[in-house]
Amino acid sequence: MTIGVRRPIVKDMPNYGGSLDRVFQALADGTRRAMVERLIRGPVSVSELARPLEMSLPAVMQHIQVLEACGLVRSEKIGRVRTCRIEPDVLRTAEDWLAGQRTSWERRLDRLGDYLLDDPGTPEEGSL
Amino acid sequence: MTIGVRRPIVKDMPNYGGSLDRVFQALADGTRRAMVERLIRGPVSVSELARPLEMSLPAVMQHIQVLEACGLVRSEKIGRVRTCRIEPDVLRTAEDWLAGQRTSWERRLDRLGDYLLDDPGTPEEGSL
DNA sequence: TCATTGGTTAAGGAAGTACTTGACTATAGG
DNA sequence: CCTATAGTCAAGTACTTCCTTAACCAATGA
Repeated sequence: MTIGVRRPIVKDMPNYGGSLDRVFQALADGTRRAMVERLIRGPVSVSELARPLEMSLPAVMQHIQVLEACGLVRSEKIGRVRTCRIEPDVLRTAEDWLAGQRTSWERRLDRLGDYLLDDPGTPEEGSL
Repeated sequence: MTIGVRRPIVKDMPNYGGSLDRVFQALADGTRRAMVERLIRGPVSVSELARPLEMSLPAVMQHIQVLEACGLVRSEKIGRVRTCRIEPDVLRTAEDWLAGQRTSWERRLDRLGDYLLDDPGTPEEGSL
């Protein structure tokens, strides 16, 4: 269940410590998304988190570990119960990346629209 | 490189055909995110996509297949060159899920604030 | 005190992921 | 026609992921 670190993907370009890798990877599992949805409504214990899920407790623990490893969740043990709470900032990181792509896309569409409307010159596709 | 379909995660609850699984899984890889970032700027051929990446062409093809399998990218072959373009709607699907979580979180915080400010009654944590 | 509840650890296995190399097909251009 | 370019297919491999079972420990609470 560990998530490894890989070498840089694109030549001469940092990859933000692969944190987006870990966050998206964490969210790529329906069980973990269900946990996030539950945690968004408020902190809960491990067994509370586990109750609606059709799997063993250790499996649930491993999912929690993945969520904690990417900073999406924090937990604290008091007595014998471990209470998990969500860390919304990390969720935001992922949302920001997505939003960034969308706005780039939208700006590109705008430029493309302007070009089609009022300039009969011949700039290349790649420059748009 | 195939992405399988699993059984329902939470009892008696549909999982939207696992499409979020596939999208987040696709985005969990830095190479594929780099491809998305490139594609957002405009359609490109496979080898164009491959150029900045330090891996073999077949590897690049496999990443493209993952992106196509979740609907994030479409491609069309004309002559001997395959041109890939992004499908922004699917990107939006992921963004929407994230945004939904954030707004749930924010609404919960509001309710919590109201409660702390003006009601000395005793509603339970879970009801907030 | 002693069973129960809540959680944890360790080990193992089936399936999935991210590459590789090598061989191969199909255009495009001279 | 012939070579280079662009892409594809198949197989193999190292590693990761998701889950299991079988112990096990540590706080409750009767």
